[in-house]
Amino acid sequence: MRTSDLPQMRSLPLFESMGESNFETLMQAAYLQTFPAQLDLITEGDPADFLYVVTDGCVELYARSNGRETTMALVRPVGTFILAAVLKDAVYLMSARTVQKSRILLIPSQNVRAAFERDEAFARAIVQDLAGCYRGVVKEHKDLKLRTAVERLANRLLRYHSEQGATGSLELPYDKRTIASLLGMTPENLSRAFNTLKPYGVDVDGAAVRLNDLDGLVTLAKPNPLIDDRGT
Amino acid sequence: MRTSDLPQMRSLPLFESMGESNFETLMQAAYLQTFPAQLDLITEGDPADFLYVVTDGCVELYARSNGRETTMALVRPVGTFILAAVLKDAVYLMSARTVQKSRILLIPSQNVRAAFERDEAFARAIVQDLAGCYRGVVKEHKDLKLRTAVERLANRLLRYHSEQGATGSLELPYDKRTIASLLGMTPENLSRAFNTLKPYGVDVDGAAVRLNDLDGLVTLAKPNPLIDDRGT
DNA sequence: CGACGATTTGAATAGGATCAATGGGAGTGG
DNA sequence: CCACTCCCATTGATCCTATTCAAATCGTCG
Repeated sequence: MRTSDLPQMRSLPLFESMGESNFETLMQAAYLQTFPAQLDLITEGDPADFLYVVTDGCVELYARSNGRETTMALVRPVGTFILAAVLKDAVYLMSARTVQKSRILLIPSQNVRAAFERDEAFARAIVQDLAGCYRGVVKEHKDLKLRTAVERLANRLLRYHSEQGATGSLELPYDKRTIASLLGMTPENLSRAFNTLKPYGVDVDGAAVRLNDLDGLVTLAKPNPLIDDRGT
Repeated sequence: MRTSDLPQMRSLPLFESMGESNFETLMQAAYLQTFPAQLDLITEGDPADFLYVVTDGCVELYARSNGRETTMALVRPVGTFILAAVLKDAVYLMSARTVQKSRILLIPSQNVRAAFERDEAFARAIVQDLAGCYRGVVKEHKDLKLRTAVERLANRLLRYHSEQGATGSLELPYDKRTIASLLGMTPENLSRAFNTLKPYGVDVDGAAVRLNDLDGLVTLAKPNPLIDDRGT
């Protein structure tokens, strides 16, 4: 890694409170690389050799079984992925590929575990991150088990809307096919779900979405902070 | 907690490697209680006051939204629940109730966090447990998104079968309604799924299940270690 | 302009949910 | 011991949701 990148890495929540020498040791072992879009980074089943930290761009976590494939999550800066596999020294449960050109920090698993043992502040940060990931999946799981496809879409739109400043309109942050897979439906069904939401003031034009009847949409969606709120 | 219970608690994986004085402090603050069946222990949305450790019996984690309810997981000895909420000092994402009469250790959240800060071995054990929980939910989520109801049931039967010694028959460990909810389907649909599996040698009599055509069932189920194997 | 991929739409099908009714123990009280 | 009740599980019928397959449309990029 180039010395000029160190300060930026140092300011990441994961590293900011760790001891200086431990940080330096960790970074000496790490690689900061830029990958093009649509590049496969890891494959589920492989041993966890690195912890990944997305510092720029976007990474899709996905999984396959039988002939099927589904998007599990999308990781944006500054997010880690595959943390649990690294800590358990186990195989990856998910595959990962870049969505866009992305800058990613790779830290060898052994070094992560060593730093975890040695540096208490780092251990605490790791645990907070991991606990956050855990709660994120639990919410996704509740979303899928307790809601219909239309409700999932409605709530997702409300989430993007508030994340983007609640201006009455929003931009879909990913391809519709990706959003469909993330929400656990086919692209065709997503299209139909958007049509179902049209009477609730949802107007779609490409990636641009206008919400013309927020109250109506909220009544339909019945958002639940224990599913929809991030970071709680 | 009674002094006579201490050695047993001490031998739990979560506590066995922690420092003696830290362990004693933690246990002085903790409660070991026996609860009857079908008792509500916690409700989602409540602040995380305690970490729960199931030492005997069985606890169901479930969640509600709109009018719907679903089983998220079942915790048997020795398992913890609500660990992430405790570490993040956040509200519970799931409710919990006893399935059977159960003996449960309750440790105040503050003390868990304090011990986590002070005792490195405990912190390591906590992290292993949390990482295991995380991977568990990821597997559940993959199961639900990548498989049909019949496939989920077939794989679940194979799992119980191998957990119970692979003798050719198995006992369903929970009510069928609970298993249905855990697998993300209605009781009616579970019944029909069992019928669908009959041609594959699955004979059901109450909670007793015989698998008369393991190869056939495996061919249908296509088990995947990255979904079905526990503890990896 | 032409090709390709993404999205949308339509039609048919399958998978699962709902509603209603029946069968079958386990437990209760006579 | 038996009748009764209650709850769980099963079955049937129907409805609704979502998937599949096919085709058309749209936009982008070379």
